Amino acid sequence: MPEGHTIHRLAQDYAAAFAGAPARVTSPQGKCSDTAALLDGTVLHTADAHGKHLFLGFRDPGHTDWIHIHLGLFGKVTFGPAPAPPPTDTVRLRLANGTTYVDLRGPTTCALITDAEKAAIHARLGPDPLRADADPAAAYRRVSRSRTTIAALLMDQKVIAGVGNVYRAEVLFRHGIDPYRAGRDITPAEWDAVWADLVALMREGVRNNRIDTVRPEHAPEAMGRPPRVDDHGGEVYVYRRATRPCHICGGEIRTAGLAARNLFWCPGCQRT
DNA sequence: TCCTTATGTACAA
DNA sequence: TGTACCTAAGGAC
Repeated sequence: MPEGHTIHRLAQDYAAAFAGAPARVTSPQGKCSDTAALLDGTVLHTADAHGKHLFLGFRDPGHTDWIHIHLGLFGKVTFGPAPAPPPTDTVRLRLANGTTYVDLRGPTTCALITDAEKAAIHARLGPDPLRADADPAAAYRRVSRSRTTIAALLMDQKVIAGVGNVYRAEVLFRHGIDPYRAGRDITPAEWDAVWADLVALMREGVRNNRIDTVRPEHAPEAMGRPPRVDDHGGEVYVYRRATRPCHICGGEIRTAGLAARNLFWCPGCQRT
């Protein structure tokens, strides 16, 4: 399930498995049949990611046909070895070659777009901590001029691309920042630290294909607690830990709705 | 078997 | 602010 690290990892994995040789492209579910028919038998030459948007580039550099994929909340991608099993009726898009197949289910978006349309998507997204071209100062310009809470700003893909509900909660905890503080009250030093932390955390997320945010000194073993992995597969401080004790201060983790999502934080540790 | 929930976003009112 | 959209897993019965 997708925050930016998932999408960047998928770009790597699609390219590793399919770049350079023709692939069978099908849409068993039918909702992507036109795209599949057009690209079937063509060659994937590159894959790109910006925030939570994935782009698969077919045909020639210069006039690429891109498949634009956004997983939304429910989308999933599964890779497996050839031969591909018969697809279930929810498979929106399948790529297959002699060694690997990959199935896409439940995406919000799976559409064929041009270079110009792809450029327009990049233009409306904020800097992505996982991209080499990212400019954290551009994000800070928006944050520092906004009365909106930092919790909402971190989820705004126009401000910063790729952060989702888990990284938002965890990075604010790691920096002791109250999620309800206004963006304009975040200092340059705080933003620099948050950005650098996101770069490191999300890179590790790409490597491990999961979100881990707990520092080594707070790991269960180091704290004398039993080993544990949180429900969603990673080690975290506050995400989905409402009413349970904070690993650091022992106080109760709180949750509240903010912009239609569940926010999690520790009032004891996040005082400023 | 039904109900809830989920790492997301867009659009209507 | 609310609702629609897409899927699957887990828990309550």
